[in-house]
Amino acid sequence: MKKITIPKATVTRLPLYLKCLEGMDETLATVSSANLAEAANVNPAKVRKDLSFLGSNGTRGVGYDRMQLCFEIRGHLGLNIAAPVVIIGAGNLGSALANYGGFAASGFYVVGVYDSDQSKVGTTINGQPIAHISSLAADCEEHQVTMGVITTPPGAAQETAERMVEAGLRSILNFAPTVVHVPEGVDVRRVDLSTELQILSYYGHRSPTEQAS
Amino acid sequence: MKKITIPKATVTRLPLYLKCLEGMDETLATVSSANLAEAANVNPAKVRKDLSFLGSNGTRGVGYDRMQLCFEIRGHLGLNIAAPVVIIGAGNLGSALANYGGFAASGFYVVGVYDSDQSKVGTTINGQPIAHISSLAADCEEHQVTMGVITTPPGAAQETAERMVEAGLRSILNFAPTVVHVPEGVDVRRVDLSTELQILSYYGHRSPTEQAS
DNA sequence: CCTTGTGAAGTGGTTCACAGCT
DNA sequence: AGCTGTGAACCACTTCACAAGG
Repeated sequence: MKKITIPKATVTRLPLYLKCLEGMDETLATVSSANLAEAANVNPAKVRKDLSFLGSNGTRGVGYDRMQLCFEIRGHLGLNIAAPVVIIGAGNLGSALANYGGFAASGFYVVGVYDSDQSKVGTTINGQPIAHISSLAADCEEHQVTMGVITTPPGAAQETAERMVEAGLRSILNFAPTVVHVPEGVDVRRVDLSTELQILSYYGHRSPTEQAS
Repeated sequence: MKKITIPKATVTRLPLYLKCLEGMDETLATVSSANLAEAANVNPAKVRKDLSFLGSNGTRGVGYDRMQLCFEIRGHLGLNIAAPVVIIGAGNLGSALANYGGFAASGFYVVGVYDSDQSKVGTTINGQPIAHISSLAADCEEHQVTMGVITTPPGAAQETAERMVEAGLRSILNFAPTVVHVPEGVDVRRVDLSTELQILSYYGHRSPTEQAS
């Protein structure tokens, strides 16, 4: 395996490129950096630099093969075989995510939805049965799960994260509006509605437009 | 007013600091950059640099006044008076957000939830009545709304964004898994579950740990 | 003595501009 | 002729290290 390391900033854009490529006209065989740049709202030079980290495979004078590029990006992101994911917290947001149709399309499948509330256990969300949090570890081991999503109330997030780490998860997506602390080697990404609104608020309160993003 | 411009990277961390400060023991009068850095999982020097852009108000040898700092951050983010927000798309995610209790606490209130599906109009989500998208413009004008959230299916996102822009919104938070294009001067932030999972996937597939975040 | 505030150095990312292929 | 791939310049952010102040 060619040991190139892809810069963080590029990694965060690869899913974006992938989505744009997938969203293009099926009949389009090739895309230029300019096309993709427009679709993704970024600078064309950036697109080329980014793609060059995947081990360049464009054709000069022509562009990139759309399908092949999708394949390459998926490969680098590790999406070529669908990865199992668990969701902890069967509240509104957890339910919304469990119902989210895009999992399969984006390379994931939901192994289970967990909650600590016994009264929810046994009920289903869109066919997904809700399991008690106590069965998390066993399920994760059985299905070789490494990724999980926290959709609990903020007060339960830290404890949940710890259970997840114990269950062997290495990658956590935290939707709870709080910061969780995890040991070295575990990777957490935080997604928070109010944080995002607050950032928008900052730019909204300044005269148009000191661009955000 | 002292016309300092706060770097983007700092702006994205201010809500984080704010949340950490609010989450601390009520009795704590002062915080040091080291305290806050630990809570927020960042480098202490970064905290100090960031806070210095707010017009430094720490006390050497002591730290920052917790309440005052919260106040300062809120001020810079424009959160001192609650801002009205609209949600477009009354599906699972839209409902989850409409139910989200943190709006008030973080400086926002929901003016309305909108959908294009007539059969949903008139029903309520957690007390919030769902209105038809056609009343968006009038409501936004009436309540002086400048911020909106897209929680429609991806196919409807672009059209929705255009309606929002027409209705006078300048700041859009897009939860639909697609890229929307808007005119100059309108600010869009994208939040996408599968994008986040894909980024985690990348780091998960590499030996521990080329840290992400 | 402790903790802030900040120049200065270091790091990483972006953008330009053009050489190199096809 | 057109578009990629990339060195090099540029810019932004991070981190260090220490002087300044309570």
